[in-house]
Amino acid sequence: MSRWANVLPDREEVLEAKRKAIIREAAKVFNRRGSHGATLEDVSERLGVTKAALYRYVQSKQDLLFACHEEAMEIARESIDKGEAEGRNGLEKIQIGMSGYLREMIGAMGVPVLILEENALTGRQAERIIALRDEFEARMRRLVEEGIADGSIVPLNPKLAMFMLLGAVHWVTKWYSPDGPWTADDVADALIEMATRGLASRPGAKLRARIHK
Amino acid sequence: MSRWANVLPDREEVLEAKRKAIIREAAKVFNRRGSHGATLEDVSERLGVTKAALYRYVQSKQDLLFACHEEAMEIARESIDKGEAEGRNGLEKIQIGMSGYLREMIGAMGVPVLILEENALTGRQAERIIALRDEFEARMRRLVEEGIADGSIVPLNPKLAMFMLLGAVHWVTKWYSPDGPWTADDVADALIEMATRGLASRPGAKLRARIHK
DNA sequence: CACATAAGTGAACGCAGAGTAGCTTAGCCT
DNA sequence: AGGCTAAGCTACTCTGCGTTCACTTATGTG
Repeated sequence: MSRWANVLPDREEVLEAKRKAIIREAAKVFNRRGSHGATLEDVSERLGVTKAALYRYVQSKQDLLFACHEEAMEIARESIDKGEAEGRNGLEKIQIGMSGYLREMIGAMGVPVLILEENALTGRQAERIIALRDEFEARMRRLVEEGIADGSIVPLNPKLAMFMLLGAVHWVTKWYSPDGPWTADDVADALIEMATRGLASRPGAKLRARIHK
Repeated sequence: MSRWANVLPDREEVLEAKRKAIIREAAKVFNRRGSHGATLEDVSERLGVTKAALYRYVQSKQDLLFACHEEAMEIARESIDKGEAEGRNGLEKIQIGMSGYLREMIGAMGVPVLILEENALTGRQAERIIALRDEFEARMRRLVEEGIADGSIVPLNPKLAMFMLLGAVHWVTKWYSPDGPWTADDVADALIEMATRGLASRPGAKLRARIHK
């Protein structure tokens, strides 16, 4: 039945691995060119196949875009889970959550942040992604409120704080290159430290992340 | 020669006003849908004309996109000019510059921030916009350095700080709606106060902007 | 080895949307 | 009023790209 003690990759696994690879490259292309500007040929080229080959793994371009967004939201959810589990107050939860999110997003294996364009997704798919995003934003906002309540964050508008942090984080895909001098970890630590310092009730007198020297 | 004491709009003026209106609406559409996802019909519809009519005022979609970016960079330049002129130290210059920028961008008459997608512009036009953007970013970075030197900003990586601020500001177009409860002024003040607090060497114990209550 | 099935290719097809051409209407001047 | 030009519209053309189809090449099995 099973040969080589099952060390050989299974059909299913190979298929899933390829699908993952497609999603990862597609996300990069969608990010750089926008969802309409990106062509399936851009994606297939990066993978060394023709665009027709992609259709063995995805149903349509829409489907692919949706999968990218789902993946991104999944990472967001896991990150905020981690933050909630490990942080000792609202501020720490946010810091842990956001820096994990950022690291995953721009790190070697990760999926870059996707900016959702209006009408890029439609119908059920749009609803689903927007629901996930809203849930994520609501959880972030609640962490800010928690931080204000426990005294780790100064009184401020939670929604605005949440948007400020998300902006700082999502913008990273516009300038970050893994080929540059900074690692994903460096950037995640330094950026989150700086951005959350604006919220902290007792902001440190110095910044400690490596990039700030 | 001149009738009605020149209160009647001149041909040239009308033409220019229409062109401005096109640019303003186009910028909104480009922002929401992405530069490839935006159609000229979207733009013309908002102006109550057909897309063919647009071609009396712009040469091509590319041309229009370029004009939008030029306009945005012009506002950026003016804002930073103002910040440099009026601020008393690095931090203040940044605060004044950025909040002016944001106000102009999202305010009633302004052009929303444009996110430059790779390959949306090409050749000379791309070069020009990228050069303007680089110049703007360099000036911002220098203000951060100035702030560190004059003691208003804690020692940190100036480039990263600049990117953080730009992210927070540019992201605003993704969530701000003029129909919501907040005015452009409200948002500009509150957001910039919060974001720059992360850089300040002596961050205020409270946030004063109206939105933070 | 022969065969079955999966994986991938190159060449179409079709459609949305940029851009154009020629006609119609509106505004202004004498 | 008549005529001139600007402004706009309707109805096209044309191109790029998503998607499909018929075919070829690889992979694994009895």
